Amino acid sequence: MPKIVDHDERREKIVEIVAEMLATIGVERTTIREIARQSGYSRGFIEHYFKNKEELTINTIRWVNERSLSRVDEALCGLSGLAALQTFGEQMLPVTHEIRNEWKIRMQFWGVAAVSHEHRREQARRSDAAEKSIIDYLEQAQQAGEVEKTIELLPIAHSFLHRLYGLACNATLRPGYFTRHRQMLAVQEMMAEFARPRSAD
Amino acid sequence: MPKIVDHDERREKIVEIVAEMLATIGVERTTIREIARQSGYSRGFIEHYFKNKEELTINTIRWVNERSLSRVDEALCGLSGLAALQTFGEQMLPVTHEIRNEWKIRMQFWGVAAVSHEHRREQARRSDAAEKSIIDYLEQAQQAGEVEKTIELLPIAHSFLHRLYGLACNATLRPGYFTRHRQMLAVQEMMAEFARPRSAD
Amino acid sequence: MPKIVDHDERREKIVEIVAEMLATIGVERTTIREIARQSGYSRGFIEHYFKNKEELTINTIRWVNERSLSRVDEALCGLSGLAALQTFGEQMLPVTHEIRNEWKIRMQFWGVAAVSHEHRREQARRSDAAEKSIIDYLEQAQQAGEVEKTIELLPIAHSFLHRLYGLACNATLRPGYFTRHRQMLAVQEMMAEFARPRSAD
Amino acid sequence: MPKIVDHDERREKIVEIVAEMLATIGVERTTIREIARQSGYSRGFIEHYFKNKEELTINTIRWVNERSLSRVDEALCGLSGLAALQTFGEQMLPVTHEIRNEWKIRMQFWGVAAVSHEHRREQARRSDAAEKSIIDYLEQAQQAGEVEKTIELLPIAHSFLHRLYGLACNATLRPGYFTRHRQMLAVQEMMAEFARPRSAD
DNA sequence: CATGAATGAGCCTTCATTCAT
DNA sequence: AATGAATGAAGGCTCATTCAT
Repeated sequence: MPKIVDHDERREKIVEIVAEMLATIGVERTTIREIARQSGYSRGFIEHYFKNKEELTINTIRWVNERSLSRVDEALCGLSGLAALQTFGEQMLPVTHEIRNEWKIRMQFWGVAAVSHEHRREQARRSDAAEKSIIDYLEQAQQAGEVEKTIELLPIAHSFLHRLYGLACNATLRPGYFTRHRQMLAVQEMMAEFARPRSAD
Repeated sequence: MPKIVDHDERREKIVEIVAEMLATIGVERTTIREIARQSGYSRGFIEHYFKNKEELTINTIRWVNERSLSRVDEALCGLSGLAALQTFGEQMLPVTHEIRNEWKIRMQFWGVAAVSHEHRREQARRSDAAEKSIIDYLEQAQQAGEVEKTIELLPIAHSFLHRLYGLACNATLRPGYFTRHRQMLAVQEMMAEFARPRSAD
Repeated sequence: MPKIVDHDERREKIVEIVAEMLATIGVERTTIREIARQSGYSRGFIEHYFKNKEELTINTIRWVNERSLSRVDEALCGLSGLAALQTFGEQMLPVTHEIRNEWKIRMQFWGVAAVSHEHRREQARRSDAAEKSIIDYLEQAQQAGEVEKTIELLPIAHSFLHRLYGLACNATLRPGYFTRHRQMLAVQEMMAEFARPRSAD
Repeated sequence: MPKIVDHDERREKIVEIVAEMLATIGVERTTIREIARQSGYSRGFIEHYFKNKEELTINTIRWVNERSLSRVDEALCGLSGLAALQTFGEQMLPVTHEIRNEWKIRMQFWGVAAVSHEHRREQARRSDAAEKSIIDYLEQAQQAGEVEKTIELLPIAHSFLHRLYGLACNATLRPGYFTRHRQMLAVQEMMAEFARPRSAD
């Protein structure tokens, strides 16, 4: 009987280490040698589970995005409408070590995505999913009367999405300036926009 | 006497080529050898003007940011207040080949900036300058009565900045979706926020 | 399990080739590429066993000095006093291909040693060890009555050491002049000094 | 009228700088770039006076040896026999900064000489000249009755030469041990050998 | 005379990858 | 399943040298 190993589990373990390295030392210095060194696995072992570095890389970014989704989902349990939207924002912004790392990793690959179709698709998928979620919450909010029914959702969904991305990005570039507190205030501002009376009539 | 060449001019010419390559094939594949190949210059030639790759790289990103500033400045000539702000937004968003490349290059280095202090400082500087400009225009707008005097500028300046960055970033990741037209509409929306009567009184 | 190789053995095999090259074509032309070419190994192979060229180099000079010591030790077996000293001299002088190469290699690094602390220490160690050996043999000779007990050993030990080094050095620079025969005669002369009645008074 | 420049003077000036560099940073780091930097001359200037690096190098070692000879000659003025020999030894041993540098430079090239015919010839020439001088002084000493007439000069000349080279070499490798004082004592010992009654029988 | 622009060979090193065991 | 030995491509960089001016 051959030893039974849980492939997926091992793959995930490796991916987790790679994610940490990507966020800490960057994609350039995250070499297979270095992964092997830090994980304690052998080089061959790693390539036994990922046929090459590209596959390892793409799996890592995918894993990060999935984990991000899971975390948001978990925090959302039961919520809907504006409450959900606010939680969504709070769970996406880089206010914890984990989320900061997520954005760092994402940003590692935005550069690649800018010039590589495959990476762009992966990154676009995450952005697209976020957009869809936002619209969902806004629709719920409309249903619940939290947001005016006549309002067109796509523009304000985009506004929310972009402020989220822009803040996350700038908070990563200027961590001393965009503190956790300031980010939370920004979410408040973002929410205020929906609550605000849309017209004077 | 040897041929006299304008060093700065030469440096700029090289930097221009590097910028194009960064936006086209990405930072990873932009090797000195490849730069030499594409530019027709020899490897030694490039080293003659930049003592190492890091210097070449940092000069390129700096040049890109400076060119970006110049373009905005030029377009702004004479404008102030909300008109200036709108032009600023239009000149910053990736709606032309040149500006798209600028963001691609910026994004190339966000990943580096996420893990490298020096690059972070350089990128943060650009973001900070943008923020300051936005605040300036908003102050002018207040002076001119375009924007209510009682309103606090920093939050709405941040809102503008983040929407700009978020849109630019997403437009780069999803170019088919965030078309030039949609970006321009987004700017309109961003401006509408300031123009909108803030209260019903 | 991968092929198990004896690392030390491999390292020694490489070092042996490098030693031969150092003695033949000199340190300047002994590049890793050339080593790879002459040994039939790949560049990566060499790097697999030595993390960089400096380590390879320092190991080679150390190996040469150790082999030199071993050879002398072996030839000395059982000998002591003046007989040991004479054998020591004969085993150190560049009268065989192997010993000639040893001196050539040593001389390759004297230049480096002259301006580099680390290399100087390594070279000084060999010289110091030789001096100590010489003194040992002379003490034995005194015990055995071959050399007067009243004589101060350090000066004559130095004399022996310097004549050895000077002859080895000149024999390397003027191989046609300082033939094997002449070197052996020189050893005789060196020995005669001790045997000679120091005074009649 | 073209500017009249003294070629030889300029060549010597360059050579002097190169000599200093060879003794300080070693042959490996003495690149033409670095020479140009330290001398203030341009790279082209240097190669205007020396057709390539090899020529510059060989001229430098030759210049060093000539300067060494001059210094000895000057110190010898009027002396002959054993007095001359002693002065010769004192003027050759690395007891001053200048002479230390001379030996350092010589040793830089012994490694090259070991594997290069041309350099070997140059170095051999210096050694040969030293040997001849020593013999001359010894012959004078014999004429003057300072040294027994029956004694064969070649062996004791060689002894003197080798002790000189060996001491110089070891003093360069172990400068802390072979101090100026110890070197001078060593010369005394070397001289004592000639003065010593060769036999009591 | 003298400069320094420009070249390209060659160096050490790192790396992803293959493969026998 | 897992290892690590071995490879060779490619990277950044330094250098001696040539040559137009």
